[in-house]
Amino acid sequence: MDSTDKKILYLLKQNARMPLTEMSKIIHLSVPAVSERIRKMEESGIITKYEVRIDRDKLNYKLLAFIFVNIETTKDIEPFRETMAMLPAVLECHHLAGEYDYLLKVVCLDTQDLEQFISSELKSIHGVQKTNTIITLSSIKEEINQ
Amino acid sequence: MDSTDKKILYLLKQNARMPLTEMSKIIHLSVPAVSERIRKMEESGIITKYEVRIDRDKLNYKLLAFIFVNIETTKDIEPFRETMAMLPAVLECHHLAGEYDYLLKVVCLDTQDLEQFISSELKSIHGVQKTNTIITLSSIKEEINQ
DNA sequence: TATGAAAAATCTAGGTG
DNA sequence: CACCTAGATTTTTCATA
Repeated sequence: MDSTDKKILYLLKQNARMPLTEMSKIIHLSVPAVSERIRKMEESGIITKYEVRIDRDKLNYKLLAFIFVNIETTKDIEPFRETMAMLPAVLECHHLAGEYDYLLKVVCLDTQDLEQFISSELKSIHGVQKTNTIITLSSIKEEINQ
Repeated sequence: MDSTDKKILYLLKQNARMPLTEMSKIIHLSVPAVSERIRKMEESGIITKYEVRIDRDKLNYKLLAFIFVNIETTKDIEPFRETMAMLPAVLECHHLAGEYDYLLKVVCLDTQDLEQFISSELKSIHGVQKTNTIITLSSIKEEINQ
């Protein structure tokens, strides 16, 4: 990972579908050289995925919330994690140090949909004890990488 | 946005660099038809960006933390937001309803780096009052879309 | 890492239901 | 309007130096 690799990553962060020919011109390196550097970063696991970002608002998912969750016993943890991985409304699920066990980042259509999610989906999972929901008013920044 | 568009989005979510020819075979539609549908989703703003996901661990950013922040007065808000947008360690910054004003998602090298961030970067911003930091032990899931 | 030929992917035009 | 086919153009891959 030298400075040229960093430049390539920077370009891919801006537009993962940028053609190699275009990157090649910006980086001042031949197309096969750029291609080989990308291949190596994929192979070494530095680049894990190419993703598309979709406007949630346009698809009517107007509500973003963070939910803290406590799990009763250790045997309830694995089923909980599996359910979180499965639920499409759950964008993120982090295991925490501190008062709460997990933090979820959840998208919903509206408050009604969120209520439904918390009571029907989340609280119905065995072992889910206390939850604490925080509503997001707006997002100043939302990136996946530095 | 019909079911075909949803299938295309699903494929792009898995791999934003998937060639149109490959998508065309899976969707059972000609290449120009797939291309046109993608163009329209870009134009209408449903697709906002193509991004690359980088393994933070591989670049030694081993620590992920969530930081709640309170801002003293309304006139301090705008400079705070601008700083958040600028700082590369801050991946996300959400304006919240409730006890705290903002929630940050922050990546750091280690606890020392985090301490440095909180004391030198965050608390040095005018108006930043109370902060509450929660360390992530592990992440079960981290998606940008449903 | 660069070059250039071959292969693959994309774009464009013109046409159909 | 969404789709197709076919030819032109661009991009990517691969072999070689």
